[in-house]
Amino acid sequence: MLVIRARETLVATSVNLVSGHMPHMTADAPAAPREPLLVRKLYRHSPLSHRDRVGLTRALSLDIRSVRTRSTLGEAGAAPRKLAVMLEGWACCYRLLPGGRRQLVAYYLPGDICDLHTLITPRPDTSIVLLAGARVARLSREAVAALLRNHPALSRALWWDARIASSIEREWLVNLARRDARERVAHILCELIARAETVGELDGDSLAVPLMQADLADACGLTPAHLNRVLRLLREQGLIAWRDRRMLILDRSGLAELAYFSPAYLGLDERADAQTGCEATLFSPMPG
Amino acid sequence: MLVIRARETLVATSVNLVSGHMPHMTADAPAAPREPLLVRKLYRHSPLSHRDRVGLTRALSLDIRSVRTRSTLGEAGAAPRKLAVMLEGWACCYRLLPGGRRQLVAYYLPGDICDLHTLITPRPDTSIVLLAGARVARLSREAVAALLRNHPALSRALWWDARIASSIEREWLVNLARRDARERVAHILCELIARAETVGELDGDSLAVPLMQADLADACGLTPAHLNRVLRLLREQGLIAWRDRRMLILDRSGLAELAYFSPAYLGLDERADAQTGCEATLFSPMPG
DNA sequence: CGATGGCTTGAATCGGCTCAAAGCTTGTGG
DNA sequence: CCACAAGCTTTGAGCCGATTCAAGCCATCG
Repeated sequence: MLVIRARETLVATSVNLVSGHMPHMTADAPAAPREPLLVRKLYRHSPLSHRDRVGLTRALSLDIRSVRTRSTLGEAGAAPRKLAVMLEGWACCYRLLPGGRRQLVAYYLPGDICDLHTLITPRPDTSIVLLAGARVARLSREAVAALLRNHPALSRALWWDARIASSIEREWLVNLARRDARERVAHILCELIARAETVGELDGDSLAVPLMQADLADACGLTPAHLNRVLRLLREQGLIAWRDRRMLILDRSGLAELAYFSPAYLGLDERADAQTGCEATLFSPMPG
Repeated sequence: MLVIRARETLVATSVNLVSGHMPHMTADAPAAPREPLLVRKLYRHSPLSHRDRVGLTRALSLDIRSVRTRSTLGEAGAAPRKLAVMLEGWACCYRLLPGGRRQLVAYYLPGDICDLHTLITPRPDTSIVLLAGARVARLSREAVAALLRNHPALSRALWWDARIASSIEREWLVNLARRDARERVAHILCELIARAETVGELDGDSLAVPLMQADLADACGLTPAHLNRVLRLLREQGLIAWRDRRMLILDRSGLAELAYFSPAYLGLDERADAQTGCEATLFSPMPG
């Protein structure tokens, strides 16, 4: 059974990830002015020296934009974009199809890189839009190239990040193809809860969700009307509730059980060097 | 409109990719004993020296297995796998869900790497199975690490390959979520045709498809019964036909039009260094 | 020759869609 | 401070596409 049994499992995860005990983050590194969430995330999963972290932090501080809700970070069909990194707020990435159909392919939360592959894509066919007033750091390709040159360890960290992003997209694929509406919605909600938790956005049992129902529907491959009915079901089953723009998580394990949600694919507790013997050198650019 | 207008478009592509005119593949490199399709594909899209190609070719020749149909290349939940590279035959990668549901997430054709990310995944949740008697080259993690150490240019080539694989999976996601059964099936068929063409598996207007209908159904997120009905529709519309185990492509542009198929996401005519100025050094491991 | 496994088809059912109208909020201007 | 508008949410009725389950068909192989 892939089902998580009880709330404690996830809470334990969160304690480990959010509130401190990072295995190799000892007192030696008080870090730069304020380490962006991305830096902390990468460091948590992949070995980076203090110098690497400072370098990345600096690079991320050069071009920061506070952007308003519903503004765009990149249009389909345009030239290759700068790389965007979420500092605050949520965003999503979507494809438009003929007939006005829209499908989200990813949500981006603070600390996420917006579609790393976009950097080497000649003409992206996706658009990225901000879902709530957000702050974003942007990196030009030149900046990324320089970073990788000066901080080879970042290459492996980015491979790790790309793998997790890819793994999430694969989960969505399976979710869309083989689960019914209720499972689908519950699954996405579980994922958002877990991801929000690791970046400290979960406030007790409630979460500010800056999505319209249409945004959720387009992620779940449903019509807004049907998504609304599904949400009502989940409400009536006592799994969730809504107040203001917040989702109240009444029965997290029930939600996970309904969706067959298992957070392994999010890679929350992975350590890049611990898991596999040779990986440490795998995509490391420098010989040795 | 994303629709391709006429057959000529695709045929032109194929001439460029298959039968020779590779921009930087001049007479200087007669290549090793027999360059595997993977090497040719990477070289076509990403600059590799003669030495790089020979090195990769050698590495791919060390552990070759001829495996019989329906045998497995890796089970879900097992330890991280060796990296498998398709030499001949087709394979697929799938997820199993509770209730006996199965969903394919990728087809692998000759020249494809089977789930590159699997190499750094602690416990893959997917299984890979061969669809037709196939030959596969396997690389241990150590072998990959050594390759990357000795041939830094491979790192960029693999980034490219991972991006395309990821782009295909994204297309599947959208396909499953937002197209109806007919479009979905037509789309996957178009993709298989295009990919088979670039590796020389397309014989005029027919293609040997080593799939059972259940394999197609599980890729399209349909039941075998309904997939069967959809195939009949496509047959009745004069788009395709079947003889022996071969698909006859009667109206390729009609099929593409029905599916809104645009092959851009396959990256067939991309050149890694041509498209974007700085990419040449982007993920290149060596300084400079 | 029968057995097996995949293909094909039918009838009934159900989940999710479409379209439309009615509630709610939120923000804006009088 | 109220009134109105715009946009999001909620709900209903009817429909359609895909599923389920079952049976019959057709190749292939022992």
